[in-house]
Amino acid sequence: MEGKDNHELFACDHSARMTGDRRREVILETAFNLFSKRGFSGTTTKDIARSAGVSEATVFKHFSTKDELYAALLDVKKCSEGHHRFPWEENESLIKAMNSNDDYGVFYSFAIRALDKQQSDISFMRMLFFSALEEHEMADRFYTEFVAKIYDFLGAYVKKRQKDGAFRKVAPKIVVRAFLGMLIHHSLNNILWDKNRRVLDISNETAAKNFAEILLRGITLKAS
Amino acid sequence: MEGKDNHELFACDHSARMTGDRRREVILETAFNLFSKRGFSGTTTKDIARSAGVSEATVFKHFSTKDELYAALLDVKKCSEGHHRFPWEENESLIKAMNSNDDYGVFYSFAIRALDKQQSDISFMRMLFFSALEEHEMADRFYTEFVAKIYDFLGAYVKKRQKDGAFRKVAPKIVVRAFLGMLIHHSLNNILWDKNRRVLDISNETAAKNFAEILLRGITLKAS
DNA sequence: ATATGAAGTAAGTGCTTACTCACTTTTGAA
DNA sequence: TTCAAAAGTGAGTAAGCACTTACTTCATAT
Repeated sequence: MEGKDNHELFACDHSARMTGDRRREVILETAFNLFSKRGFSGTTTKDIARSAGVSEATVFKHFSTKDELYAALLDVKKCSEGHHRFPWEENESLIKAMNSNDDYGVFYSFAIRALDKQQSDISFMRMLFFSALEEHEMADRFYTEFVAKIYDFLGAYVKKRQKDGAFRKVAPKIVVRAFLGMLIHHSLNNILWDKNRRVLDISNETAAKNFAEILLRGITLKAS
Repeated sequence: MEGKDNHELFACDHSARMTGDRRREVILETAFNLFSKRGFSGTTTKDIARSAGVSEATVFKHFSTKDELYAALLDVKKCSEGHHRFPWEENESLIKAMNSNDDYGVFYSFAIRALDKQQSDISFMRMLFFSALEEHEMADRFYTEFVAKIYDFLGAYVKKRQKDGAFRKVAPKIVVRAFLGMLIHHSLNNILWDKNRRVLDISNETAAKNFAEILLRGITLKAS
């Protein structure tokens, strides 16, 4: 027993026939795992079929081409897995910190939420990078619909606090880029290069705390 | 006679017969461009041959397998293109700044050198990411032989300045990760997602200046 | 001049790829 | 119970893949 095949994870009887929609989901989830591991051109439809526990013909009954399967995957992953949710939605401590001008709270809450999410969805991160390198449209759409909004949101907060006289004058987008850089680069290190944490082994809490502190001290106007 | 002379002047005349070594170089360079654009499995040996202006058989006369070609590529790129040179070698302003404890100079010089290099060698950056995702050994080797050394080098400077009482107590490696995060993430944005600089359009000088300032203020102990 | 060996290739090889088709099995509403 | 529609597949196909073979072309040392 390989036990690795995806269909077994879904508590489904091999012999049982599924509804079309259910089978579709299983194939999509299986394909997602493979694409995120090996990229688009590194994954074959035969692999997908085998891992999903169906024949290749069944895969093509649900998705007329490999490209269509990939596209459907991007839609599902973008809409269904909480990635359309912005890091400030359902993040009460962030909202609360913002309303009370608790700058550290803002950056810490944002950071810990982002790091946790990235760590819990390594496949999605890998897929994002693969699609960016392979120049699939997903990368563009994700960037304009999701990342760009984060720049607006955090940037607006920075601008507000600059008006309050709390932050010094730095282009807000540069501040956001610096902060996202710390967070995303740290996750990327953990996912791609330093998997066994030889260079740096810290918890997400420690990372969030230190990054938030560095950024905050980096942009606050010290009252003297 | 005169016509023959012209042929010899153009090193890239595909119809002319080359020495084995020269042809090898041409094939390697061509393969590098294609692999960096489409990844390993997305590039065919036929493509490489066509782009290099030779037959597929010639490619296999020089490299017995596609994998061997890829491996040779990694060696060449690692050794010949200055990537084995660390950002502090041949960077006088960085060394000078370090010796005179000019903290801003240190981080600014490091940053501008890194950003310029990354921008001038987009193909190498793409290749690095492809090989990390595809889990080729290059990623590992590059990280342990190059990146880890940067952590040691910059980390040592931070530690020294902490002992001097100039920097506050933060784990030096976290400081390095934060700074490299800003730099690499910024380059990555420019290369992969925000190619036409819609979200943020700044010069390398501006980026280096702002990132260095943010980091430095983030870790200095303000004398009061 | 000519022999030698390296540079270079046309035309394959067998295998893999994405995708199709003719067909069987199962489901559920009437 | 009946049966149309849906789920599912074995056995393909043509094109594409990495790689090979048997051969030609050409520079150069003798």
